[in-house]
Amino acid sequence: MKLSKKSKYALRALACLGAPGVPSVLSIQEIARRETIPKKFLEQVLLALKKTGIVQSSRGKAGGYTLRGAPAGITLGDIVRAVDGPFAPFVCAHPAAPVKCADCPSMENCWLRAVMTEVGETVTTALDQITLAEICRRAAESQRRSVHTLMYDI
Amino acid sequence: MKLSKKSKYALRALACLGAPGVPSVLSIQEIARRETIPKKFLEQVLLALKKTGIVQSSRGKAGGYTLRGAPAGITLGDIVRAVDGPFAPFVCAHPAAPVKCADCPSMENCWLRAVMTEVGETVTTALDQITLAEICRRAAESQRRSVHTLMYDI
DNA sequence: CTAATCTCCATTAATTCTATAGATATTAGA
DNA sequence: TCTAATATCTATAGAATTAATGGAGATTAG
Repeated sequence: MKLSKKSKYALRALACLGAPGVPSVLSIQEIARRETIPKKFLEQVLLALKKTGIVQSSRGKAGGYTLRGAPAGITLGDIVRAVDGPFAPFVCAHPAAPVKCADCPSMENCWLRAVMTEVGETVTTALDQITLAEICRRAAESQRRSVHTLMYDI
Repeated sequence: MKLSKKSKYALRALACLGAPGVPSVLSIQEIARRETIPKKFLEQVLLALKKTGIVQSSRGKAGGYTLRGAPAGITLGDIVRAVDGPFAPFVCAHPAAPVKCADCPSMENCWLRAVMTEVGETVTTALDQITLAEICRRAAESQRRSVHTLMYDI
């Protein structure tokens, strides 16, 4: 049970966009450089984040990406769902568009489906408690701590 | 974010072993037949469940698998962990044996790791609330309901 | 215009998951 | 003691998914 690299890249990119003291518009290239993410892959990630309205973009020279809303209004759940889709333990337990599993006789009266739908909801709720604001706060603090450590090292 | 077929097969097999009115020892072949699971694949699943002590086995003629403990003492978390490993969103957030991610400079002071470790714990807690006893109860009820429906259909 | 940017679609490469194969060890019962 | 039914172990093939790359537009500030 692992998250994809897309999710990881999305989180790093958004933490970057939400960091204080960083230009509010960043190009794909700039984010890729700062976070060491393959540029073309990051492009796909940001496109997915745009499609669900988490970021917005402007084209042309001096274009780039910005957060669409306040970091406090964006959750970890929103981010993961945007790039990896909703948390559905099995396809029959998909919250919006459930589909019969290939190896099950039916979707009706399926106890596995019922249990897994609840599990999906629980996990979703958990992921939706954590906001991007909180993530950015922790990222900033973590950086502060490592700079501090570095100073002692020197 | 999907569970593997191994997990699904494990759940079905265990629900089968824990069902009332079913012989308490079942061979791989018998479970595979009842649940329509590829026999050789199920073999691997049961072996994993055995390694963590969820089931026990006896060899030779008339051998097979049995639940090791009471269904109320086995959780959905135990089952999924047995076949898919622990819930670690990233390898650095592995609860027992964390490993540095290939694309991160270090594991210390990593905010992603900190956040993801907490997420892993939350999900683990959620999955550990659901017991096999509860699952078996629901499976039995679901079967009762579909038999009921069938009677009306006829 | 031009250079820097995002967008879109396709394709390749890598990894993980699913399933199968075959040889061996164990055991109840005839 | 033999036989048939069982679990165990290791390896590998096949399928599906994920990760990464490539290239041809479209847009826009200057």
